Amino acid sequence: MKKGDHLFLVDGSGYIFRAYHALPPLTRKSDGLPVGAVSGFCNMLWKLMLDARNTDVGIVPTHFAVIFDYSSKTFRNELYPEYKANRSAPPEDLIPQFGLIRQATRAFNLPCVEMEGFEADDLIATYARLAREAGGDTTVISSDKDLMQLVGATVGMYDPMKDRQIGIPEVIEKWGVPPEKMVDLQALTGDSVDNVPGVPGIGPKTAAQLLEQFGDLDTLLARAGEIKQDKRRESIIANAEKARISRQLVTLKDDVPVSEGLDDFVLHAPDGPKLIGFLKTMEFTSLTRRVAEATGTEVGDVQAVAVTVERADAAHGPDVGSGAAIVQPVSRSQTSEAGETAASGTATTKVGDTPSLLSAFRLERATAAKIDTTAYHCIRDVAALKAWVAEAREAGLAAFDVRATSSDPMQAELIGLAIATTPGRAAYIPFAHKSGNGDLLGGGVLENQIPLRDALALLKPLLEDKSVLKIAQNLKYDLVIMSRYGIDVAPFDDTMLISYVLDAGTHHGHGMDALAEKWLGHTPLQLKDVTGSGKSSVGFDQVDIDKATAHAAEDADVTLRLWLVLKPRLAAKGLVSVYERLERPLVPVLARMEQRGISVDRQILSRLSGELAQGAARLEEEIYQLIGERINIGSPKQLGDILFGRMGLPGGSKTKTGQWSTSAQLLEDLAAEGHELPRKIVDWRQLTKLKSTYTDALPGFIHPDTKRVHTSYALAATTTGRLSSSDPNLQNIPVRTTEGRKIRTAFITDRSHRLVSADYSQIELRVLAHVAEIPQLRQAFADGADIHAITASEMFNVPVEAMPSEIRRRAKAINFGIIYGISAFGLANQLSIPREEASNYIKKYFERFPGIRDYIEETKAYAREHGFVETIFGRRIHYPDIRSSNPSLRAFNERASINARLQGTAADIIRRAMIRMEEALDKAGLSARMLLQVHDELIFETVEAEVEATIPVVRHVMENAAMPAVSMSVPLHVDARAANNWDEAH
DNA sequence: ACAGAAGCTTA
DNA sequence: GTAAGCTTCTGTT
Repeated sequence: MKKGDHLFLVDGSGYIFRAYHALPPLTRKSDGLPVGAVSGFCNMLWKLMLDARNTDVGIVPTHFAVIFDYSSKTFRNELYPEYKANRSAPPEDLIPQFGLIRQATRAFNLPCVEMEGFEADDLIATYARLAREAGGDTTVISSDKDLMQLVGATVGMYDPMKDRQIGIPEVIEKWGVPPEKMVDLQALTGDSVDNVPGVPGIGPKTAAQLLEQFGDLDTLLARAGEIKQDKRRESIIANAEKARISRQLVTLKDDVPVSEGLDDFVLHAPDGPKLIGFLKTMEFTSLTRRVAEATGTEVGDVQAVAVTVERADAAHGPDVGSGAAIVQPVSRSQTSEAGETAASGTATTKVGDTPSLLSAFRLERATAAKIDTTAYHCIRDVAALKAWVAEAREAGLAAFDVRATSSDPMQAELIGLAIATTPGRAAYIPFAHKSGNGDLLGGGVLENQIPLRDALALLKPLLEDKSVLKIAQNLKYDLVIMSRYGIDVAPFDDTMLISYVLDAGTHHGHGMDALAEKWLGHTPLQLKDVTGSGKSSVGFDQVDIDKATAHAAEDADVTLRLWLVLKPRLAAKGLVSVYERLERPLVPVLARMEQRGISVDRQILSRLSGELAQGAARLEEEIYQLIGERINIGSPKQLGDILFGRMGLPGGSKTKTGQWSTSAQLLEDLAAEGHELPRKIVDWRQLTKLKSTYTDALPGFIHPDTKRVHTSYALAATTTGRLSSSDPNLQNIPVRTTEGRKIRTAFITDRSHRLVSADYSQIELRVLAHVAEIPQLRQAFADGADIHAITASEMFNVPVEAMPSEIRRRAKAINFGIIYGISAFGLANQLSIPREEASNYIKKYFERFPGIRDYIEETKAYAREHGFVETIFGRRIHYPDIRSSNPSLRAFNERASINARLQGTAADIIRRAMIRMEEALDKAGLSARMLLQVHDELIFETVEAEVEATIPVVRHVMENAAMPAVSMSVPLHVDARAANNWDEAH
């Protein structure tokens, strides 16, 4: 086993009991043999190994073993004879299943592991330790709390019955303590099932609270006298010894002298005939069919096999029955050839015997069937649609792709929908295609389409079915449209977001074309290929239905294949929780924010536009007077030629294309030297910028029906994890100048409502203080002090009380510079000082805050070694050029990687807040709704009467957003206020 | 009709 | 010095 490998350890004994009790209907084979637990077990193994109906575990393991208890007597009985003493014998109909489950394990080509004197849990602990030491990761397939003590950075758990991952946050959520304190918690609470005594009167809540207070069990027992509650104190003092014994009983032994090593657990591909032989015997028909399909085995070619059924009295002893050989299945055509290898070699697909090939299994499935755009189906009648819906249900998943009249989901009308169930099998359902050769009135709706309402009535139950996973590329678009048609799509996966989590920062994008090219080596049909381009282009609803089918169904097919390839990679790279906690849940939240929109006052903008036009016209005349001719002031080329060419102003510099630079900074400098013209040009630019980008453009975005402005948020556009906003961009509405701020007064509510703006104060600097562990900064934030003044005071030995504003300004620039991955060149530019001086500032800063230099060096070294950096929540951002031999490209990547950890962590924090916000407001009975996000600010709309109640809820969610995943050493602080427009609320 | 550069807006 | 998106101009297709 090596780094990157992933070991699955199935708690076989735990599973048997749980499945037996959890699966209510008593499943029996036709001869009366009870097989409910065996059936559940086989389905679980198959899913875990490679079924396309992926589970939440989402991991492709490289090593796999099933662990069993050997007998009920273990070393713990010597420690405490009563241990597990009150266990009753297993139920009658469960007993034969113990052996069957071991045989099932072997039929899956998986190792069965058990050892006398040890429980399965001890073996699991031992193998998890061995895997960790080898650099690999482990997932324990169990939901037993006794195993939760193993959870850590490289060890996770997965509950196969609830399809849920259990990591550090889940343990904390459930038990109130981190995994490493689980033994102490169990020592206090005891366990009535296993007869672990514990301390009477102490349950999980009290135990967690005590451990929080005292830190650990030993400290608690030593200082038990300090406990205020009389009964509790006395009970703990009286039962201290029981607690110590309990701890020994619940502590798993991770150094069992195991006979098999991890290398014996290398996962082998399933042997189709062998497995099918067993499944057929068990009469698990639907699993048999699935396995046959996946392994390319003909079910008819395989004979059922004999199985050994244990006597009831053997259940407690060593599992003799499982040792008996299973009669090997032999394919009919191969009867003359004895032996497993020969028989299976011809009947299975070419799935090899190495772990990497198992990962390749998915890739192979995704690429095996050639993409043939002429092979797709077109669904034109209700019967066909019903059949496809049933097929998707049976598959448990479907990729889909919506076709609509606009790329803006708030304006788009549905035209059709494509669906794919397995690679190469996809269909398009046209609802609203029109004849392309229509007259001025437009073509009529074509015949032979299922009417929109009927089609949606059939699709809605599927799209909302909890047991069918819907897969899409850029799902938010489809979600907004479907929501407008009354359909709430769930559950879902988004291939674009999976790619973003896997590969943010790499040189390939996350759009369908880029992904199809990279992973499938395929270029899908382009929209232009079917609609035409330019003046002769037509709407998708006028595209010939055959062409539309080829295009839309191909997209669904490609999406499904991408999902098959990408989803397992998430787990292989330990990124499942980033995807599931930071990305996927935000999609519906953003969809709702976009749908709500924000009210913008057309009249205010119109009045402002007039004022700006007047101001600009006046300046224009004055500028013409000064330069003596009527050039296009908006043309930097013409302007540069006049200013530095004809008029000969000093200090001209050139841009990289050889043009004169006319940047604001340069013009400001000239203005400061007393030149009249540059000032007027700067002012003119400001006015025309405000006019064209904001006052003139925004009214065009007011939706005709809702009368509100609906921005679009991109989840996968930035490298760092920030969102971006477009059409219109509401994340760059002016705020710095008084003129610009007037734009914000046009973002309004009606009289009975208010806008609430809540923003994080200095979040990135706080993240820096936390991750770089800077004592002075932590203290300053804890005290609520002026962080820039503190920095200045440390650097220049000036007391904070008498801080000159210029000194503070420089310290502030340095603080920001650190976040941006400081350089002397950049700081010098920012402060308009010589580079030498900037360089000295940085040197001095690092002397005062050596932890920050360490942090920067560590980040660079990490990025160079791994090619990526991570936020504190595990988001990965790649810097493929960090090792470039081009020094400036390399330096740029270094600065970006330093910034990415901070900006990305801040972005993760506000994402977490947004994901939790709706529920928190609901629970508080508040009607406030999130409208906008501007990186460190959230804007809400609420009824006036609820403003006072809303602000504390919002603040609480935002300030605690890092918890419980990360407990920050620096408090987060949120400022919030309410008003009737965005300017006053901010 | 589109793409890139320059410039300006935000966090 | 980080991260974005939009408008205008300009040159090319």
